[in-house]
Amino acid sequence: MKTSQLLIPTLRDDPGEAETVSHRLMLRAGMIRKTAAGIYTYLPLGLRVIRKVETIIREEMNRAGAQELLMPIASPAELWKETGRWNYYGKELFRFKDRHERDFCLGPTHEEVITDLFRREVRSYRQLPLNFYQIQTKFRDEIRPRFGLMRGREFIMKDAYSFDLDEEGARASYQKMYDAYTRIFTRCGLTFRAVEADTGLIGGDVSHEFMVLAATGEATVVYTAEGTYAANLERAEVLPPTRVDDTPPQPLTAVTTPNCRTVEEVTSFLNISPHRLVKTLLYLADNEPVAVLIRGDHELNEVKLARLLGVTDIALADAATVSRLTNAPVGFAGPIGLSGIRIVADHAVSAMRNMVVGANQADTHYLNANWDRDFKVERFADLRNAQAGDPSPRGDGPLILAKGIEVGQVFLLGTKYSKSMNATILDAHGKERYAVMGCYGIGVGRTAAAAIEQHHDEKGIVWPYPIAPFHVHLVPVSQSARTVATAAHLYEVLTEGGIEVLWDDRDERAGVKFNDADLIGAPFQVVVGDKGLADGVIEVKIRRSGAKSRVAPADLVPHLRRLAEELA
RNA sequence: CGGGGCGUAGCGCAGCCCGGUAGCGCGCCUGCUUUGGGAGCAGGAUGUCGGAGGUUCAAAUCCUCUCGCCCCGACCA
Repeated sequence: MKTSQLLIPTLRDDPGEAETVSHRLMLRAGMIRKTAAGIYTYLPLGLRVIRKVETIIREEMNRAGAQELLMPIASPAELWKETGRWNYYGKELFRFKDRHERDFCLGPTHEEVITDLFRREVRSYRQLPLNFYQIQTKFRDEIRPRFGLMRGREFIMKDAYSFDLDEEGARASYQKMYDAYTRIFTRCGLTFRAVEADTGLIGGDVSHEFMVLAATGEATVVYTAEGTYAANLERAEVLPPTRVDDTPPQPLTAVTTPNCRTVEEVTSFLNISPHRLVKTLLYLADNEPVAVLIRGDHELNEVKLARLLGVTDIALADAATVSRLTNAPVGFAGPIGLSGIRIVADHAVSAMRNMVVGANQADTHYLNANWDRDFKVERFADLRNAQAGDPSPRGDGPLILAKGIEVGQVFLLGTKYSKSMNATILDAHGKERYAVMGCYGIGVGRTAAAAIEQHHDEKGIVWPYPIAPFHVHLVPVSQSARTVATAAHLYEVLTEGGIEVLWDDRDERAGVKFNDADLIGAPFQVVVGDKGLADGVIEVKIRRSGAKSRVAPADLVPHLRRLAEELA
C-alpha cells in the first residue's frame, strides 16, 4: 500500500490523554482514534494489526478443532434471566429496550446465547465434543475504561465455548484450548505466563489466565523462578505460618496513641515493627458487618474474604458504619469488646502473641492482646495477599511478584450454564445429561496493545513480525526520477514476493519519513536513495536492532527472507 | 460511585487569579530555496474559548447549572 492511499495520521507530540506506552503509541502511529470514553475507531493501520492477531487466532482455533460462528451483539433479557445474570452482572451489562419495550443487552460474553443454541440443536452424545468460537465486538460498560485498547468498553474478543458429555471430556477440551492459547501468544511474539486464576462473574471451577508480563499490567501475578507454580495474586495461596511466637502472654495494657490511625503512624509512635500489629478491617459483606484481622505488614485479599464468607458483594465499611460498630473514629478499631459481629482472621494472626490492636476508643491502642484470652476469632483462614519471598504453596521456592496484562482466560465451567438453562444431551444409555462446558476468551485489541508494551523503544513501536501491520516500510529518500522509479519497482517485486509493503510515497523530507517509519514500527525499513543507487545498492534497516545492510535490488527479497528467519 | 484535574485552532499549550472581545509552538495551504534523521524565508487560512443560563456597558476570564474527558481508588476479561 502507498501511504498516500491510507489514512495514517501520525502525531508528532504525545497526546495528553494517553498515559501508557501502548495507548500513546497507538494514537501517535495513527492506528486508533477515540470516539467516546473506552470506545475507539480502528484506523487502517490499527485494523491491519487486529486482523493479523485474528488470523493467528483463527488458525490455531481451527487447528484445535473449534468451529467458527457469529452470534448477535444484542441478546434478549430472557436468556440472561434464565441464568440469573440479568441481575447478577450489575451495571456493567449494557441494557436497553427495543421499540416494543422488550429488554435487551449488548453481549459482554455469550454463554447464554451459545447454550441456548446448543440445547436447541444438539441432542446426542455422538455429536460431541463440540467447540464453537467467534471473533466479535463485545460491550461491557466498564466503571473506568482506560489505557486505550487495554480496557475499553467496546472491544474485540475471541470467545469459544466447549461442550462435552462428561468432566473428563471437558478437561480434554480445556487442555486443547490451553495449548492453543500457548501457541497463539507465542506466535504473537509475546512473553507470557499462564497462571491460576479466579473465575469472577463467569463462574466455574478451574481457570487460567494468560498474562503478558509488562510493568504497565493491571494484574499482579506471583510465580516461582524454577518451579511451575504461577497464579494471579487474587488467587495465590498463602501457606499457614510454620513458626509460632511462643513468648508468654503479657498483661493487656491500653496506651494512648494520639492521632495514630495508620499502621505506619501507630508503629512508628510505639516504635514497634508492623508485624507486631494487627489491623482490624471492618467490611460489609452482603451488607452484614464483619471484622477481619490482618497482620500490620500484610494486605487483605478481598477475593479470598468473599470466598470464605460465601458472599458476592464485599466492601470496606464507610466511616459512619465504622464509628457505629466501634464507637470510635476510623483508625482505632480492634477486636476486643467488639460485640455482635463476626470476627475472622488471617492465618498469620494465629501465630502471633502479645500483639498491638486498636482499642475501639479514640487515640487508644492495646498492647499485648492475645486471641482467645482477650477476644475470640470465629475462624482463621488464608485471607491475605501473597508477598514476594513467601514460600510457594507447591514447595518449589520463594514467590516472585510481577505485573501482567491479562490477554486471555480459559474456564472449566462445569454444568453451571447447562443446568440453569437445561441444556441436556442423551448419553449412550439414552439418559439425559447436562453438557459439561468450558469457555475461553482472548482480548484481541488487548493482545495488540500488550505486544506494544513489550516491544517498543523511545522512537516508537517495534512490531513482532507476525502481527506487524506491514513487513517492510519502503522509504524513498528523495523525489529524483531514479529513486522513485526504483521504489516503484521494488514495491512490485516485494509484493510479488509475498511481502507486505508500506510505501511512503509522500513528498516529505527523509527525516520525517524515517521518524514515521520508526514510529509505525514495521520490522524492516528499505531505504532507496540516490547515494545508494550510485553504488547499485539499497539499504535495509532492521527496526529492532537498528542494524543496516546494503544489498543489490535483485537480492532484496531473499535477503529479507533471511532476516525474517533470523528475527523469528 | 468517592477523591483530584482538564475542556481555548488538527496536536501540544499560554491567556483566566486582576473582565476590555484570543495568542504561542508544531501541523495545514501558496510561492521560492532546500532535500539521507522531524528544513529556511515570505505570505496565508483555521476558533460558536465544551454547552446553557446569569452578572456586567463589556465575559475565555466572575457566578449557577450542565455535558464531555483524564488520573487515583473501589470494580473488572
